Amino acid sequence: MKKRNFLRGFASDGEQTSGIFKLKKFRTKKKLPFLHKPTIIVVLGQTATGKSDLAVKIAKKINGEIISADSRQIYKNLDIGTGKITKKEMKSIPHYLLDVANPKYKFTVAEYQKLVEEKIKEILARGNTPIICGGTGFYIDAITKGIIFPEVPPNKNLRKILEKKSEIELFKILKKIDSERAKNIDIKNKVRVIRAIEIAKALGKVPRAEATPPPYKFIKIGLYLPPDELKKKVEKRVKKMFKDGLLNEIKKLKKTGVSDKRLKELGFEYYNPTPEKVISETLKYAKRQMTWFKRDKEIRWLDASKSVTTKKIITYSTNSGS
RNA sequence: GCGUCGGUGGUAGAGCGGUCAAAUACAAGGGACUGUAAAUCCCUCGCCUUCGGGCUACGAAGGUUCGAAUCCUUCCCGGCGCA
Repeated sequence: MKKRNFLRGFASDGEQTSGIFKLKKFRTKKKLPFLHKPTIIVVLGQTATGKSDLAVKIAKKINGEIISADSRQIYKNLDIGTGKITKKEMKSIPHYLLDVANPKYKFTVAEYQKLVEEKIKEILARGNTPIICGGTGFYIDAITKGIIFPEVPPNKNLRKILEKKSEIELFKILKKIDSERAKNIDIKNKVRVIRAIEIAKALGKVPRAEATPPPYKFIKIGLYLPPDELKKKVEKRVKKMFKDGLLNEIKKLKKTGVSDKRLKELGFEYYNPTPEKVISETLKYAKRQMTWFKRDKEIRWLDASKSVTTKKIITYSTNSGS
């Protein structure tokens, strides 16, 4: 019998159709009405907690295909510094949204969102389950919450001009063209103010579009590690990074024309990194990730220092919402 | 032993009579996030607080002063120089 999108049928009310995973204990007695929302599994969490491995494990069990949710693994040639999964580690599970962008140019959430939405449809059409896996909260929310981004692509020239202005100047400009947005924007955050101006210049005073959740049921699994464990893991990973040739990777990037400024934007691993610096920055980053994820009450958290079995996740999935 | 310079909050390090619970940096903690998101930005960081303040603090003990992290004395500890 051909496997279908196995998790199809996990309803938002927490009930399920029978036969899932062929595990008896998950069967329900009465037949439930067919539920139309296809299920997508999301594996998220802090860096170095083993998300990729877990995603592959799940994928193996349920005919899954993995979609990366990592804002830097999206780029080609950023392999070592981003801790990108290797071909071998993929264990022949299809992975998407890896190596699709040129590091010379900025890739944006909106592009990501578009690509992922296509991919999800494709995977579902094949009867498989999409598994979104990554640590970039914003990217994950763009998909799971259905954020609607205004149709205003980055305006390089405008940004260049605005970057030179002071915080106050920028704020004044924004206030003039979109006083509403100016009310609650973080004035000190120039990047945000510039983007707000960019939007307002193109569209005028347009209220922010409400996010519209996509027609899928998301099962969000969060992986976390106790601080000590995380630190150990990160130290190990960073050491390996340097051993594997991070510096060489940077050299190569430079050779292909990636500017210093761009390298800086690509993260602390790519700009004059030292092991100590990368370790401490990674830990800080991990904290920021948690700040983001904490807000999402739909996440089922698992301690990655304990063995995480897919069975457990299935349990979570079946219980979700109840 | 004599001389000399110094001992400041988790660390480094400024302050050298009042505006000092003490600059700044780092570490730590919390937070924001709608097209750069490992980016960008904010807040807290002696203790207590009814958020007005209150209390204890700049090696220790005394002293001078209306007032001391800041000046003096002694002591303890460290660096350096001379013996």
